[in-house]
Amino acid sequence: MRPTVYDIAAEAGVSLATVDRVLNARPGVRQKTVDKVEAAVHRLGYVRDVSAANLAKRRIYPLVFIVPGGPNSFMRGLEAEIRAAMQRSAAERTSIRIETVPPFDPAAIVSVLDSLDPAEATGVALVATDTPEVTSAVDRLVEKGVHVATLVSDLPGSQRIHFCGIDNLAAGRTAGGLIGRFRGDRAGKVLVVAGSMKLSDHMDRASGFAEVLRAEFPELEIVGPVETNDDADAVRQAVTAALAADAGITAIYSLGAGTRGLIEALAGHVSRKLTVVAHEVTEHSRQALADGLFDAVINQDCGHEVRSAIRVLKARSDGLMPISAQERIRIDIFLKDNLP
Amino acid sequence: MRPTVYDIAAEAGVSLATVDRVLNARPGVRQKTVDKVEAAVHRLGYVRDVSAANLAKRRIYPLVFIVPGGPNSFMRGLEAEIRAAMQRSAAERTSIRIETVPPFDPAAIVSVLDSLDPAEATGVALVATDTPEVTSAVDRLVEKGVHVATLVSDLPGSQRIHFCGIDNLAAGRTAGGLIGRFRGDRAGKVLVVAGSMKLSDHMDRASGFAEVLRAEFPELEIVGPVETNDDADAVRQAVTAALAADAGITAIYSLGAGTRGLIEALAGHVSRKLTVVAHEVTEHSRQALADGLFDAVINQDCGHEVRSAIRVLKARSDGLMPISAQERIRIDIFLKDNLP
DNA sequence: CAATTTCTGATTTACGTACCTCAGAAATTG
DNA sequence: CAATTTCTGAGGTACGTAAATCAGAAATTG
Repeated sequence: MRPTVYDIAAEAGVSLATVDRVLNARPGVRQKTVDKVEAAVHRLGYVRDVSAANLAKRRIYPLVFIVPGGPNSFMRGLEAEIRAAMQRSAAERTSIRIETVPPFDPAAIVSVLDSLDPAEATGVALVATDTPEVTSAVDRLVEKGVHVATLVSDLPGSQRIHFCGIDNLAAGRTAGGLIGRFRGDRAGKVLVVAGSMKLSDHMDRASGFAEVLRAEFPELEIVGPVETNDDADAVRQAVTAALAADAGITAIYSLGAGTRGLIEALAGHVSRKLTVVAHEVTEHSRQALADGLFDAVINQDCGHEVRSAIRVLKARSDGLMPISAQERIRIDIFLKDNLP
Repeated sequence: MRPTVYDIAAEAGVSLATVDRVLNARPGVRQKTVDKVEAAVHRLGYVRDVSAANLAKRRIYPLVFIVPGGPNSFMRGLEAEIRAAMQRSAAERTSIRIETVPPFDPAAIVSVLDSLDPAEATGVALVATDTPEVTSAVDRLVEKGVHVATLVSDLPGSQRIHFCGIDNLAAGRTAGGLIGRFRGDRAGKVLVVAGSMKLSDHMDRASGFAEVLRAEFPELEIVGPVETNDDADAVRQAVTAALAADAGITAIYSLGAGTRGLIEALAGHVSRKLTVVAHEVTEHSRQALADGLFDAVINQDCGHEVRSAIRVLKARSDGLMPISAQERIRIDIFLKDNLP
């Protein structure tokens, strides 16, 4: 039978009220008494029954998710997962609000962050653009006592408590390893297509990719990265132009969104068999894999990311540490052979 | 404010006691009244507060894990994860017991299963060998009202409620896709090394692998599978012999355990550069990847599998359905470039 | 219609924690 | 030493649900 507050009181030789004051960090207890209680807690291995505590507190966790709007399939999928989590909010004691902001617009993120009141949000998860304004807005919010987690794209210099996303450096390295091995010593050029270097995830992928190519596959030369702001039309034009301009391009690494544009560009180039690795499983990329247009797609499970963000923000609001292994988001690699 | 049992009682025009009888499927309520209550539940969107219910019930979930013993690194890692879960059992209201059985011994599994009392185990998770005896022992246990989940290796014909593991057919297909693409149209033979065809996971991997090679890479011919019972020495001998006997072997797919033996065999064959794909990240395989001895390792996160098994068994004991997407175990692919 | 049997209502206690009040003890101050 | 101030104890109510008892109402049976 696990010990209760009553057992602690008896063990420490104090009253229930005092135990309560110590456990909930309420004032009015001498340090000596605090020590006695804490010793008893430790001796008996007491752990607070979170469900009973939440019941007594009538606790709900108000959370805010800030996600970019626009047609980006991945972000729309992310939003769908957040809505799915909202469906479960009764059971999970959460109250979730979604704030949509224009993509690639740091100012919009800042204005949402600054408008948040600690009373209406114990936790905030945001897809961040890595700019100084956003970093300091996050830090301001943390100062106010709100727990902040980054989602998908990190904000390394900030006070955020957790990053719910994949290791993008490793993702880029993986892409490099795959393309290098798929090319099998055949020299050539690799076109790298990115969304925006203002996004730390894109930055990291590009670095990781370059690093592996340099170290392991020196016969492959990088062209780019070209920036497209994740716009499908921009991607199509950029890829078409690059392929026309440089006949030495034998592979493409698309590390951002706008995958539809990439597919359209490839469809116009049946002549050359290119090795292609892209990111995120969507309707489009799935089809491209099945058709043999893409060789591999690197994916992050945004459902896992959303659930992880909720768990982490809830845990931190309770002053607990989450199970770190459970919160590690995996880098999924899909070939046409293992599409789910 | 979410509705409580009191609200349901008022809405249905019945007493609290009756609501309780209906919600907990206790006898002594006329069908007409049951309908009234259920209508009220539906109208108000009532969902039982699980924490409050568990508090009132003083519920703990006694669970049993059955895992093979022996030196297999993967299984030892699995056991470590179960022990980690035991550490959390106070917070998760579980009481976990581990039963170790000799590997590849269906009779031992059967005898453990038959010895289990529904009172001391609401749920059982087991690493199953796919034989008829085990299947019927599982079915007997399910008849007794115990929830059974398979772990790592499935028992497709049985009454188990869930399989906590990867899609091994897809894993085999993935291995095929990787080896095929790594070889890049160069013809040759692929040695397939398996543990035991009594394990459904090994069976599935072998089938998936063969399927992809046949369909996409007809220039590659399969040698084997050779069975080693996951014994490292047997693997070493089998691989050494096969490489000596057949100079046409250019790739190896090791779909079982005994990876140490594979590495030893490869160390003796520096002359030939082989494409090698194995399963499970362990100390050994991690080193082999880093050394360039292995090209890729397919992994399943046994921590996730254990946590998933616990969630599923708990949920089923409460008559709930788990979040299915959360319980899907991913096929992890590791290159030297993305080792965690 | 009386005698059952079957349902239903009203009420109570318990789970483990949070939070409140109030009285009184202990320590500190002047 | 008295007058404070600070600390502690005792006791209660609440959270939402489970589970039990017992009396009385309703339906069923002979």
